[in-house]
Amino acid sequence: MGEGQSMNEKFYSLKKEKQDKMLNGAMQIFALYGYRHASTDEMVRVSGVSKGLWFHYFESKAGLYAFVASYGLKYAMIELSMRTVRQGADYFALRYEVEEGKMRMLDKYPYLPLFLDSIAREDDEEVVEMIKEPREKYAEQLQQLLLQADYAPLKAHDDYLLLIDMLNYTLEALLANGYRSPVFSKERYLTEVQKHIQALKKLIA
Amino acid sequence: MGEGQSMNEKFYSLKKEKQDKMLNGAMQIFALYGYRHASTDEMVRVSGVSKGLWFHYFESKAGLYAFVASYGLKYAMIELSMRTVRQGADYFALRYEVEEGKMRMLDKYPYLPLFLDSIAREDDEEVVEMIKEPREKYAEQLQQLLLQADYAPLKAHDDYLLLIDMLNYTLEALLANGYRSPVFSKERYLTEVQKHIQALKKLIA
Amino acid sequence: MGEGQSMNEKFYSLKKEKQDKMLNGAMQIFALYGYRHASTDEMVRVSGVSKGLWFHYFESKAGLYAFVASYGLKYAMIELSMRTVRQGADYFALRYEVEEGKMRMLDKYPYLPLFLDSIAREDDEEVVEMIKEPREKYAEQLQQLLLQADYAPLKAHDDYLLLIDMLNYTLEALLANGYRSPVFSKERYLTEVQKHIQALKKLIA
Amino acid sequence: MGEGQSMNEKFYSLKKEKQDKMLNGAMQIFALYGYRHASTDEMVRVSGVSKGLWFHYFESKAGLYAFVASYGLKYAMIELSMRTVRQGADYFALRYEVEEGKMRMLDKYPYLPLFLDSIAREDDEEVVEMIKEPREKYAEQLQQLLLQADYAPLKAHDDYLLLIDMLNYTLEALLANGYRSPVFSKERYLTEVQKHIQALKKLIA
DNA sequence: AATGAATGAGCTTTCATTCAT
DNA sequence: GATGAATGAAAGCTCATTCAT
Repeated sequence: MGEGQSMNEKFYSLKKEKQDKMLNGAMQIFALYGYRHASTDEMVRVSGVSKGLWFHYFESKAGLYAFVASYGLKYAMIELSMRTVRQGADYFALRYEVEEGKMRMLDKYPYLPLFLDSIAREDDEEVVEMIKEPREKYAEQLQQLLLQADYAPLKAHDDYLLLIDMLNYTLEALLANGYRSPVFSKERYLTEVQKHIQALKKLIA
Repeated sequence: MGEGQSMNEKFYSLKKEKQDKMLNGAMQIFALYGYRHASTDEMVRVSGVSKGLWFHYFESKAGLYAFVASYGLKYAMIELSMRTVRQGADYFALRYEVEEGKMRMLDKYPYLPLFLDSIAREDDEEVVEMIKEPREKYAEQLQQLLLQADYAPLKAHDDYLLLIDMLNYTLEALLANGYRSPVFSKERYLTEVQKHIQALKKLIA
Repeated sequence: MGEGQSMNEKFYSLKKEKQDKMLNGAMQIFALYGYRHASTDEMVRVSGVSKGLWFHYFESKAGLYAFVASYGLKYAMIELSMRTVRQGADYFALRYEVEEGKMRMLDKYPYLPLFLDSIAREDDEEVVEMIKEPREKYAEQLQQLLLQADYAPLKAHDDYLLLIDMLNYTLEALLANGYRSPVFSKERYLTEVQKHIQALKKLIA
Repeated sequence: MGEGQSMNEKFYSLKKEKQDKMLNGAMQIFALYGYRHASTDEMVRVSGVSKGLWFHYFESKAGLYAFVASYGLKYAMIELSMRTVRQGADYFALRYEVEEGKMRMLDKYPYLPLFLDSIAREDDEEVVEMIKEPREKYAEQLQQLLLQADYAPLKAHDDYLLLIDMLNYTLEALLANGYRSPVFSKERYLTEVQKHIQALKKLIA
């Protein structure tokens, strides 16, 4: 009655199917255009959910962004935490598994992987503060996961941190490329990822 | 097209100084926000050139985009063509020189390097067709230039094309990072570029 | 109207307590903001009664307004009729008693006095016709009541009708002032009323 | 260029005729419905000036309100200051002259008198602070003007302040009544004002 | 009876574009 | 050539009203 129940809880009491329609609509438009240029009308169009309802559950576009970003990041963290990583695994294998994990998200949230990258780049001052914490948590968890790997082979190279940078930039670019085609193909993406990872691994070994 | 004097020629009869004020204003806003989210009002603000004039020379925002993109690509091609490349140069040295060339553009058109990358990624259907040709020409010229290099050391690796991809993605990411700081520092950028290039080169050699 | 049971009767079969929660919510918001600017959401908030129920009993905001206005006016008329007025009472004493009567309503319907005045001023064409009849009836009953007074002292002044106008405008303004403070104080209001009435009475005597 | 010129100055460089069309449109709608419920669309309708232009000159509805309120209050103060008041004038004559002054404004700004009263009552927190100063200044000037009068006859009555209150409440109510008819009649209004003032004056003398 | 999810028209505000000067 | 006033469609958001449960 009145207070007592947060906006978010209200949203969670919707039918799961509708929740996901809305989440996917928001993720898609936010991922493609960023916070500022994402239009609620376009979310209405792709989700089939009326404009009024978006604002019934989320006070504002900024509030919606904060919620969906936080939701997506949490979902990704759960996905990450489901991989039981053997201490000392091969770095490149681990990195590939992370990408595999992203592909597993696609079934439920087709734009989530792209959205995650766009969150990382988001710098609109209206929302940047609201997503700071979950964004950092996700980055840290990803960091922790990769630190389980055996860095010995990498550390043989003075510049291994630069090489890791390069790999990260590359994978992000490959993902964005994948979304440029009419329909995202998991297989194609993972093949590309594997090829690039192996190319680098071979050099290092 | 059809009239006695094309839009472009009319624009070129403006004072060079004003031309550049407009070009820079457009490049900056287009580079930062992409075609769709770029606001003409913001170009007016940063350039100090009145709104009416923009539409006097360029019939629409799309026409403006096509012109500025084409102009920027041509300018970059001229810059590229001014490097007299010794056949058989080191690939990595050549790649670095290309980045140096971008830095030379900065004096006249501070946002041109960023704009070039944003053109490559632009996919708004309203303008994508209009910039197709110059965009491809630029890509091709860049390609031709780099083909002057001696690929022998690279070709020792089956995956050398993938490695080149990775380098390109990396340099693009570094450039975007550079623009994220309040003022773009040529020196810092070139240092970063050099470090990453050398890291890769060492692996290959 | 036409159906077996009128809207109103349905409403009256609710628990008295809930009826009053709704009536008070509506009176408060209508009194404070007028018909047009009154928001149903705000009534939901202050009353704690769900949105659907409001429209279950009252087909529209206009219907609700008509009902609550009519209800409030009737309630006020009953309150008025409970004063057994001695024929030939002092006009000013009678006028004061009317205000005392309003204060008695406050216990059950805290915003009713303010609402009554706002009804008198309401001119939104969507509802003005619907409340015409009860509004006039109330005005007339009030008129009748005051006509019981001994007008002889007043009639010594040619302009006594104008003086009565002035008193009415004044009392209405004092009431509105009373509602502007965080909590309406009956005592303070009646003191103010008394002071103004006496000031006028002294002049006339 | 750019800054240097305030919004207001921009507005003042419009043709006087158009300025007044906009001022009158805003005054009318604000006066009739108050800040909150006044709709810019309605101003567009009554003024014939396009929606975009309102926001070209006034950053927001609140900014518009602040400007128009301030403008109206200033205009009224100039009108007030044009009356050269003989020290020791009859209070009631002076009070009447003030109302005459309001009627003189009607030619240029038909809703200004009503707007002035609505400004005095405005309590929307979004604008109340913005109009605080001019509102107080106007009240004070009006006060100063009336203090020129000879209060001796009034002061014979202990309660003369209450009587002045009553007169003020009355005149405000009469003005509002005047605006309720389809067309405001200066003559009728001033006649009513005169009658009420005289009624009170006679009592006091 | 009772709830609150759902809708779309309407509101304030922005923005590409036109036009008079 | 140059300005910026002027426009209306569309954006984010509110609100009376409907409807499934």
